[in-house]
Amino acid sequence: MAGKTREHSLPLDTILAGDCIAEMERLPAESVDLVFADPPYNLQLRGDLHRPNNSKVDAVDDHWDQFDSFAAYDAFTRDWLSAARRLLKPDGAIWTIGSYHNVFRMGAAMQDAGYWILNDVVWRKTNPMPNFRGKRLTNAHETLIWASRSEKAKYTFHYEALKAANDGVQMRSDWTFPICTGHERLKNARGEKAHPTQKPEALLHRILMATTNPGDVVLDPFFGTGTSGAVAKMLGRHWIGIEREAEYRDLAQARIGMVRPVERAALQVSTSKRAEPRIPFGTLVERGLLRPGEVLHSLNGRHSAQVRPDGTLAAARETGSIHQVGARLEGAPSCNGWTYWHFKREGKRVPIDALRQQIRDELAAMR
Amino acid sequence: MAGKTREHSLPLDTILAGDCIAEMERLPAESVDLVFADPPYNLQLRGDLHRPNNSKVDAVDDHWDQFDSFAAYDAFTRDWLSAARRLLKPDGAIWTIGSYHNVFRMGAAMQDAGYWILNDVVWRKTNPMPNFRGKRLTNAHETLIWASRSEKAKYTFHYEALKAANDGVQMRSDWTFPICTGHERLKNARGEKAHPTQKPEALLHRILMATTNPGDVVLDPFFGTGTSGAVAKMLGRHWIGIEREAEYRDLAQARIGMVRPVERAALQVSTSKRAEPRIPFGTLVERGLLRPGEVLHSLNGRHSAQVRPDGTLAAARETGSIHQVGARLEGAPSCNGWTYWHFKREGKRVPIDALRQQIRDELAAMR
DNA sequence: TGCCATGGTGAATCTATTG
DNA sequence: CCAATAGATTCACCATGGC
Repeated sequence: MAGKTREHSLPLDTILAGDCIAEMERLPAESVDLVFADPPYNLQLRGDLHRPNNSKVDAVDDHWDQFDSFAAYDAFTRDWLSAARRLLKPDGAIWTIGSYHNVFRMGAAMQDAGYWILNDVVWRKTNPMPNFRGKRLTNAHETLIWASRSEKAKYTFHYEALKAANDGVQMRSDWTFPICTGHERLKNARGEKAHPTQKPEALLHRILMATTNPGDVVLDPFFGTGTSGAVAKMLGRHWIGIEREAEYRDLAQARIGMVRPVERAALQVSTSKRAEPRIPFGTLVERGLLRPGEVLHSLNGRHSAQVRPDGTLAAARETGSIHQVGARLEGAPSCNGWTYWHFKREGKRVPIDALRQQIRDELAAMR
Repeated sequence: MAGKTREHSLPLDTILAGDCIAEMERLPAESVDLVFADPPYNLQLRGDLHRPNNSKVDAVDDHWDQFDSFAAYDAFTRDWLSAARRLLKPDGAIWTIGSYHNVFRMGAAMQDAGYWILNDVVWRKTNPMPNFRGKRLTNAHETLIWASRSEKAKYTFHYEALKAANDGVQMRSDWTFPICTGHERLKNARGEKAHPTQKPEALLHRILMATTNPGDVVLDPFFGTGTSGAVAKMLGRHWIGIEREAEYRDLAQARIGMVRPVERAALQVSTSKRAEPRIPFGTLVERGLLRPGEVLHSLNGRHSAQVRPDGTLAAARETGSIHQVGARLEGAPSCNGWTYWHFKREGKRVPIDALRQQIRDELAAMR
């Protein structure tokens, strides 16, 4: 049993050979932005894994034998989830994928390890394998779990980009993709499919586009034939793969070598207003876009207030920020003053947000 | 603390008042064919949530959904799963439903308890509540787990009936239904929604039609307003509900009292292979647009046939798809059942194609 | 009667920054 | 650490009411 060796620096854009837990333990803590993990779930649950206590159990009862196997799988799952969590930056996140054979145990282990589930996502397969015996439903989906390192983490999520990719409505938790077939499906030297569970690149594309930024580091502890690495490289993200099987490593290395990264400028995605620089309302007054004493009107026309020199508003009985006065006048818990208050220009009512945008445009032109 | 009393005989078609674990422990072992369980999800909501228009979301903050820790929730889950398993006949099965908050723990506990998972099923909601803050994906599905009492169980599964209800192709593991709204949603005396998590009858219809037989006993330990009981009664299954809250029990009792069971002859489902219907007529039945047992009339008024729960028709001497029965009755080589068969609404004869169009519109709206 | 505008609501782990 | 405040954010469906 090898002792834990000194942590080495981050081996970006490489495939590490070996057991994923041992390899992860050698990497520096808090160095990875995203973990993508597609762990084995077709494990023979009959002694293939080491048992936690190494004891031999007489298989006299199926139930207990099964429980023993579950315990071994759970121990394995706890170990790799724990090692991965150590590597994640405080605001990092993880995606895992599985089927009903393992995903419930894995999800529970994620919660127990301190991960904070953000969504479970269903991958609906357009072309699943039928159930040949007609004894169950066609198993037409797999389940992904998206979780942040902790409840407090400020995870990356490109909401607007996903919404744009979905014809302008929020992306849902069910995603429809075909399974990996045709040219995308890697073959080995014998012409057979190289890996039994190769994931479609479209799935990784959506995951990496939505929950990482260009330049981020993506770690895949069950690299297989390197789908996550190939998509990460294409999208300008760094990747690290860990894989035990030499044949998979070789295929992945060759595959990723063929990938041509997208131009850096083409990696831009839609952003929300939250990403824009903050402009205090007072700036509008300072710059003379609004005059002190000028009267603003509410969206519904029922209220009005006067601009004061310090960037506060004065209504009949309320005084404060554009948001505070709007909220109090409406009896609402909160109010976005930028879209609530309007001023008049050439007879038309214009939201003060237009003036903020004007300043933002000027700032952007200066850069 | 009451001791465990003598097991009493099976109280068919009644609602038991009390804690589900205690009540289940008093019922005789191996007496139930199917358990349907919609347990508390253990949502861990932090603060209030408002919609962009400042209205407040009516959250599930009921006391019955509060647990102190994962450990407390797990203990509760283990206990009721164990009590339910004792009640199941050796070939019995269970359906559970949950969201990412609880379903992983629940699924793992099911495996640990000795249940054998047959499928996980995704209920895709056509009209989920959006994510108002744009911080996550729209949580647009819930997960069901279908499991037999043990690996060896010869569970009930009406493969052909489901296939018939699904356009002649195998039923998949992702099911699409709207959430429970409108007239189906029970209101309390104050005109508010009676229960925060009422499930759609269409969901229970598919479950009971596919995995029980007429006359079977269906136990629901978290009965709520009795959706499972109402559908069980309609489909000629026996039901037993357990519910702690008197208000829910009263509403469920009244609701189930209104249910008119389908004629026994109308409960027959397909058991042999037949030609693939080109249209999923069964969807109309699942969604309650047509009742099993309802009589359809031919275009020329000379023939009639009864709707069966799996979307086939039964005429005097003919049985099969809407197209087959129409063709045979007319002595024609073929027949478009969609335009041939009519139902009555408010005295008018309407082609069933109008109902198909209604569903198509819904599907088109969700792309 | 129909059509359209308006308003309500659903199992929700739903913010970020400054002081 | 907490408190205060800025300010960003929604889809499908159903019920109601006006014209």
